[in-house]
Amino acid sequence: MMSEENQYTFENEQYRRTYWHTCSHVMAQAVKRLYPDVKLAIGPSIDGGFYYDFDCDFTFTQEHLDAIEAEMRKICKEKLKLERFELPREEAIQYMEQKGEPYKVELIHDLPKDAVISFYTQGEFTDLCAGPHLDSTGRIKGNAIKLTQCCGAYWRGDSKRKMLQRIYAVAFPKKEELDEYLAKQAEALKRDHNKLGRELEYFTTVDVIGQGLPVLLPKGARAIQQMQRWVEDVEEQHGYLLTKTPLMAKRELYQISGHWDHYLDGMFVMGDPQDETKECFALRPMTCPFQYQVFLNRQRSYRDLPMRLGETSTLFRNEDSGEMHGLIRVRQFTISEGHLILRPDQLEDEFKDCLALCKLFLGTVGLLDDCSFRFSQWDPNRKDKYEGTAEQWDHAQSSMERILKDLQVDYRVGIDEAAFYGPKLDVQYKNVFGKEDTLATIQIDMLLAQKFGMYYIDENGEKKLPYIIHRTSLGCYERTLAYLIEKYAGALPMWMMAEQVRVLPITDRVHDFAQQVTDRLTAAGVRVKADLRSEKLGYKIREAQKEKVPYMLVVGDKEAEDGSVSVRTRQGGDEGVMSVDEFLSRCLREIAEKKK
RNA sequence: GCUGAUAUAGCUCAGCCGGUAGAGCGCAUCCUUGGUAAGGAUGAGGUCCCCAGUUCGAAUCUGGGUAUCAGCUCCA
Repeated sequence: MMSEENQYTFENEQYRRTYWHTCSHVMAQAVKRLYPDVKLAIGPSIDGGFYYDFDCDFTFTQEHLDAIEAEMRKICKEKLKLERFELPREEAIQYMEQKGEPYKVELIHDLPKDAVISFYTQGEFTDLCAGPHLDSTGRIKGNAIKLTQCCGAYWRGDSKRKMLQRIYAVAFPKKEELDEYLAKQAEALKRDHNKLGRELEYFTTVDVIGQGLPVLLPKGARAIQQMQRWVEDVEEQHGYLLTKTPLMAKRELYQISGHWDHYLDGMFVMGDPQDETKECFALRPMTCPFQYQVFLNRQRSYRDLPMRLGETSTLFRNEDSGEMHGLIRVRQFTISEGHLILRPDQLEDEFKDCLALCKLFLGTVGLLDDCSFRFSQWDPNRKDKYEGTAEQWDHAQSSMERILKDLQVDYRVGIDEAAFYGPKLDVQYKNVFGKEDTLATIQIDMLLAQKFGMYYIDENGEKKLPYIIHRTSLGCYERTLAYLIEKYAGALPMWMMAEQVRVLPITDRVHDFAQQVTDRLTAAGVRVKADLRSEKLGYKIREAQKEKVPYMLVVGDKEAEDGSVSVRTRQGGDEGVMSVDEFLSRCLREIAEKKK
């Protein structure tokens, strides 16, 4: 409940949205003043600001944007009143036709027959708009508006239609708030894994290898290996059976699963997919049809269920060339894959454990708090995209909805986000640019068992179709690593670091001692290196610090004499002198806790 | 895939009006043995993304590719 007095503050989302929406009208007005031939499309508020889409025969450059921003400030100073009026449908269409705004005409055409068609006027400018709006452009702080970027966007989000130019912007009630926002934004971008991950040598890409095929460098490979081992071990404790299945298969397998019909464009195919007379292989875009063969290996009893299959699984997806992004969107990646084959009565308990595992993993690495949940459903109007009948979908979705309610999962619904075989609970995460991707997923599938002839014999000796849960727990390792790099600004939790400790001898008189310390820690399972270069201590510390090495052990004559080390952490703290044993036990404790 | 921007040393970048390249960092060698975020000297390193075209002459101008980045679309 909002109290009366804070209803008109920026903290109130509705007010903020209204503020930004009015800003978008001011932007459109400024553009029309400067470039009258530009056609207007739409201009809503969004999570972090607002945008407006324009159609024009020239490209907006920085100079254009500066001019538009200046004109917007002028419009705010003019304190133009915003006035609403309505028109009947035909008049509304005529009005926008007269103004030469074809996109607005189309929008009105597509409104429901009984819709109220409203307009807002400010000064010489009028826009089709449902509102609401501020009462005057004078309420907007002109010097706290910033046009942030300009890029292409399809008219009505349809890739078959014209690409317009979208100008994104932010605005605040105070200049200081804008400055603060821009500073924060700049700070966030320093964490961009695609930059930082390369600088810190977690990964690289090579033109001749190809787009979306990152090379994991030793640091990145080690971090992922540590996560994989841990996930495999914990999943074993949760009753998962480890499998290792082939990375490719013949066309026939994908024809059974439905991938050939629904996903051929996304697969790397070897051979001519149309030529049925020749063998044709494809790299696997998902693990399901492979892992099902484990279940199918012999006849199964209800006593075998639930059968939980887990695999560290590498997948290949032929993404379009513009889709690749660092480690977040790639063409080859490895996920903590799992398929659970269940009796219907086991669905809820197993779903619950899948979610618990997922939360355990994401919580431990520190990403869970920033995750959100999306209940991804099918779109009944796009039946060609999905397998199965409406009844089957209703059944699967209502089962999932009931489970999510029981588990009190705070989710939002995503229509037309389902897999072709069933609904999903997607665990979503936003990167430093605010772009959201799926980190982990739990899916209910009541269709594929039948396609593969996966039956079990129930207690009455009858053949029954199982339900299947498709799930990941930590999700895609490359993507998780990317988010970890951004979350920790490269300073990953110690247990994943390729180099956990670096020994820094002050003079080469103590090289032997430094080597002894290194050997001692190595023997105890710590990943440690000695920096034996003839550089000054300050220089060695600076480098270790930049590389985010968790612990630096400074050793000089004093330490060599009494077998101690002077401990420094990457947080910049001097932890004082302690014996090698004392440091070692502290170190091992921290690694075992798997916590930063 | 679409729109736009960008592409110069290992990295970050400079290079005006067309006259075939420069800095800082890093790297190598030597000097320095220094106590908690940069010691000094010297040196090596470039097919200026690729292919055409204009020109006496192209890193620079034009056209066509390719790759990277942002956004859009897509993401089983």
